[in-house]
Amino acid sequence: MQHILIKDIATYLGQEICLKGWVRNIRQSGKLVFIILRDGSGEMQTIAFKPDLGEEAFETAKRLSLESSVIITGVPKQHPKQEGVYELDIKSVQPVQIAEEYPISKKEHGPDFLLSNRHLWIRSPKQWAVLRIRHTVYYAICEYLNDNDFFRFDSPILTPNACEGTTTLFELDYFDEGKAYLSQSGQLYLETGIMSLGRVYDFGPVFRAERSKTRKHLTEFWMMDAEAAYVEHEENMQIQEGLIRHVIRTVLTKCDRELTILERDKEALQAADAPFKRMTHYEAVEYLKSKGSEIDHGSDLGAQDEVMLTEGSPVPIFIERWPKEIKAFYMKRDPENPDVVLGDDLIAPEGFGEIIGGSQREDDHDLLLARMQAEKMPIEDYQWFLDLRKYGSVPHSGFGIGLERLVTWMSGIHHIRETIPFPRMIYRIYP
RNA sequence: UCCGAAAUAGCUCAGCGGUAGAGCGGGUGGCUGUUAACCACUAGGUCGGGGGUUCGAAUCCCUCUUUCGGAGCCA
Repeated sequence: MQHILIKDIATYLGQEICLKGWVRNIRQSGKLVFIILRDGSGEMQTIAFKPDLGEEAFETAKRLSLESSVIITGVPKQHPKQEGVYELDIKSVQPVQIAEEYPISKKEHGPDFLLSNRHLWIRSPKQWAVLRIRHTVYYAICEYLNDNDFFRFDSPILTPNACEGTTTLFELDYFDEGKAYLSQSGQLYLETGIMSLGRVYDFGPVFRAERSKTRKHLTEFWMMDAEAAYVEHEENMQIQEGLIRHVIRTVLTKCDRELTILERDKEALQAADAPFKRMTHYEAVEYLKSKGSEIDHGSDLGAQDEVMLTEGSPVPIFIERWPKEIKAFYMKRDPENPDVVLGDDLIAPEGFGEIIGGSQREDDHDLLLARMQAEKMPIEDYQWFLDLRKYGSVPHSGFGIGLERLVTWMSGIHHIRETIPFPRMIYRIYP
């Protein structure tokens, strides 16, 4: 008997086939048992009818519990009541394992319970949909970069020093070499890669020991960092915009069903695939003050400010040219205004907040060194980084995308913890 | 780290000083078209831990623990 996936069921109507999966739900009605089977690719209703199956096989079907694994053979057909929906008349039922009482019921649950049962929760329809969108976003990002001459250049996860400050690093002992840290960004290493390959990116887990406790933060999350030689501020933003718009289009095309399951507003996503808005940090602050925000010109945007800025804007907004005091040491100063740096943050619409941070990098050795000394960084640890400005330095730019933030926006879900299989947060590391 | 809320059946919650409750889930039975199916019956509890007030505490007070929501920081 041919084993097929539920997603391909429409091409096998009228033929006897075999499905292998798990019982999503089971309902009985006298001589009928309705088994909703899911197999990873999708789900469908299968029907056991006592007179067709016989006493023994029918009893086997009745005994299936939620999430029991089962192999079912039968003949798929059009659903008698619902156009375009298929169901399967069962010929045989072979339980693989009868599940114990499944803890996740069909009714509502609280977040604590669901997170403690994350290993089971991922089977639920919405979690299934979000994880498939995550896969598609990941795929779309790599696809765009590969098509635009970026090479994958994996940066190390174990690092001897900090990229931006040391207070938020997870620390560990590294044999006889002293302390090592889990990387919070591969950016500095990527800057070495462009001098060899021209354009590079990495994509992997990064770690921040921030005691953040919001719906936008994880202590372990996946970041894509891209870096390109001879790319300056303006082109850097064009690449970011092209990438995000490619992700939106790919998700809309490939994840229509997932978006439906999540009740995502697809029109809002579609509307974001248009030229992005741009504001300088100065303009943004002026605008926010006119709306009543307490923000001043020397400050970063608060969560409320981000929401206020994007209210009424269908497209993401670049905030560029930030005060140098509140941005990282490696950002290049604006030649037209030495008080600001050529950095850009991209704020997603619909209140989803910041999804990209990028900048043109400082390529002058002496300016970079002065900035590092001003921040009292241990210069000897960063000699390799300063070397890049001695041996053929070039203007270059890059940016980082938080995968989970982007997936949160694409999925339209409330909390970032649902966008990664096993979220790591300040008060949660199980399972 | 700061501010706020919560903890009662496997789960979601009600009860707020006088015998521990409901819905869902589980079990048993019924039903030929169910869609978080329905109907009947049934099992299931140290009311988060510790201390106090009271004739009497799930309920009031103190304390600890855990979790949730938000802020800051960031992606």
